Amino acid sequence: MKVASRFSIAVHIISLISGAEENERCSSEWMAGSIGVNSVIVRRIMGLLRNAGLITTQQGSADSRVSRSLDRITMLDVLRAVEPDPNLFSIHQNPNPACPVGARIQNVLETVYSRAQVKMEQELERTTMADILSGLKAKAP
Amino acid sequence: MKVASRFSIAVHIISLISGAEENERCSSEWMAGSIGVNSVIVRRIMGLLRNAGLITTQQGSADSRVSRSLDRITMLDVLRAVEPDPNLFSIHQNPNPACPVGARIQNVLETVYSRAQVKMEQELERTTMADILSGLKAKAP
DNA sequence: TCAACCTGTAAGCATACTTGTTACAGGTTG
DNA sequence: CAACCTGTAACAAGTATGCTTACAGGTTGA
Repeated sequence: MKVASRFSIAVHIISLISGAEENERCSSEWMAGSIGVNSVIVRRIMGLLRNAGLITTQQGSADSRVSRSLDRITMLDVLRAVEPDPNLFSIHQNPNPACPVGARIQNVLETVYSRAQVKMEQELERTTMADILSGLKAKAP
Repeated sequence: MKVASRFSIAVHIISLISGAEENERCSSEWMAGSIGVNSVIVRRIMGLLRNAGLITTQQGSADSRVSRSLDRITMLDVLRAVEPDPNLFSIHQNPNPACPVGARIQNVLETVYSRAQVKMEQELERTTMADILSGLKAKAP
């Protein structure tokens, strides 16, 4: 069970873009150096964040910006930007409808899974990129 | 992002074992028919549940039992039985320690991820296999 | 005792997802 | 125009998942 590390990388990218000084330029190559991955990975994930409207980029120029204030970008926004599948839990596809259990298990599981996932998402929604940035600063006295 | 369907299959297996009448035998073949997967898959997952102490089995005989009362088997127990990796979220492994963000992002993310995962686990812990069984019956009037 | 049935498990395979890498078209800037 | 940048395709490699066949060995009832 794994949420792919591109979620973490996406948070890292936004932190770098928003934490950079006004004159500092963040090329994908430079960010790749901070993150520890290939620059293509960075550009791919930036594409996802751009499609989700969280950042703006400019082709040909290392000039990325965050689209709105950090306290209005939640961790859930970032997760949904990089994760195509909204469902955390998988349910087997072919239970036997002729069996009393098989006929109803999907429904029962959906209910339980949905409750659990919502709890997690609520927590991610409470945490914003502004919290992340202040966390990064707090740990650097 | 996916929790493997063996979690759902495990819940299905326990439902079948505990829902069966006293004289009914649940062979892995028969359960496979209700679940809609190969019997080897069923036996493999039963092995995980057995290792976790949730069920007992007897080699050579279709005689599986649940080890304790259903209201003391939580969905979290089942998840942990079938899922080896306890961490839901992945963090990139090589952030640059020379970068202020790279040096601290792992710590910050761990904190946030842990909070979110705990919320989900608490919800799974509140739901027991007894709830699942009564859910299965409730939807069958 | 033996035939039928069962479990436990190894091994091989196909598929899908993730990540890394090279390559290149084309925009930007001094 | 040269240097630098983004956006994206294409391919490779590693890993997880699930399917299937095969088989060793336990169980049970006639």
